[in-house]
Amino acid sequence: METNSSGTSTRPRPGGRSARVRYAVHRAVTELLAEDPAESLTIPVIAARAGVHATTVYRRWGSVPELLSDIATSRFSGDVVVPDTGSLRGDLERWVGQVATDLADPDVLKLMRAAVGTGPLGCDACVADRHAQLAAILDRERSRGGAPPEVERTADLLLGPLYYRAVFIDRPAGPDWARTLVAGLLG
Amino acid sequence: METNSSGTSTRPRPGGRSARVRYAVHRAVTELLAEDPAESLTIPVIAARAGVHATTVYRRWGSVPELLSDIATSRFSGDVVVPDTGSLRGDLERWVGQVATDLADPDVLKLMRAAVGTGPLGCDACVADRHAQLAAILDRERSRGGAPPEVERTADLLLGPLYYRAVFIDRPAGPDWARTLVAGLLG
DNA sequence: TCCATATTGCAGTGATCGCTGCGTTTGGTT
DNA sequence: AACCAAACGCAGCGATCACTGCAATATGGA
Repeated sequence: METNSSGTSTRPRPGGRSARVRYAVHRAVTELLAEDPAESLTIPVIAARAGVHATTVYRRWGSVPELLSDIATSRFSGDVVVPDTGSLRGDLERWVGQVATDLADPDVLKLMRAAVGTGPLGCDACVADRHAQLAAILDRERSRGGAPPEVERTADLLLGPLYYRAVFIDRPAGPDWARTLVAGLLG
Repeated sequence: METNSSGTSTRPRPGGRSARVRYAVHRAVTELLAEDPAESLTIPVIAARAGVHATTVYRRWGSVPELLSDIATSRFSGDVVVPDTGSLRGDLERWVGQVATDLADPDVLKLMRAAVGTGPLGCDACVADRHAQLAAILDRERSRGGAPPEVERTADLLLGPLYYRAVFIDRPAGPDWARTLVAGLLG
């Protein structure tokens, strides 16, 4: 689909240097967020920390909100493996435990709060992949012949308490406590 | 204990004009947040909208995060009346419904996301009074002779899904749906 | 009414931000 | 190896920001 039909096209170039710059900028934002959360996260500061010129950041990302959304998307993708324990309850318990462990990292919390502050796009970047994983788990149960609850309801009752505790109460839940949420969902 | 023991003291002056300025600034921030969420919410812009000089805002609040925390605190205090229906279930159902209705306002969501983005203080400002209300409801049940669940657990299972849906999914729950959460808590 | 002072308005300064041409370097193709 | 376009570095511009003395005004009590 991305292959150009015309002779002259804009070929993206995900090669060596671009990837290096991208990683350096992501790392710089994470570090700055971890050091001083209340600091004014601005593009010149980010670029200086990353050892990259600010122009590059302006051209590739445009603004801090878009940059944060990009970071959140890549940070919250592929960090949790969808388990396959043979039963829906086992899958959900293990998965919720992983999510809780991930949420216990203070740096993750800071990134998430910053992303939320940029608006709906940043919020969606934090949970989009989680919902995809949940859908995969529920689909597998459905292929087993089971009748799992809806994705929305499952996310509300599992992810809701987890994210609420982490973001608003600033006291992330432990993996074992998180597993008890599954009992509340499946009865 | 704010009463001065010495003759010369710094008496706060919450009188007419100060209150007017405070209200104007709060209103200005709310308006700006509602108009363009991605806009750079800066103090000169806020002051201009409020018809107040920027110096005043710098002196009274110091920074945008502190201002947002103050606004969130006053916005999320006293907007919900703690009900007394005679039973714990009734109290919780009515209260959760009120919270859900409040969360359905898009402007409230924008304020909350902005406050979250400023760090733990802003987050706490959004939920502190909610927890106080919840504690009052549970205390009343305890005075009736009942054995209600803990405040923390109640907040996790009721406020968690509500806030998660509103903030992250951008699809606030209806009051009637919110009431079903009480069934999941009390069994 | 009148006074002490808390609070606001005003003008100005250094610093930083966001952004834009232009030349250089790198990556992928032929 | 040679070529071309994409991505990056560089220098500089206008605009805005955060902040600070000093003067003026409003507020609450005597």
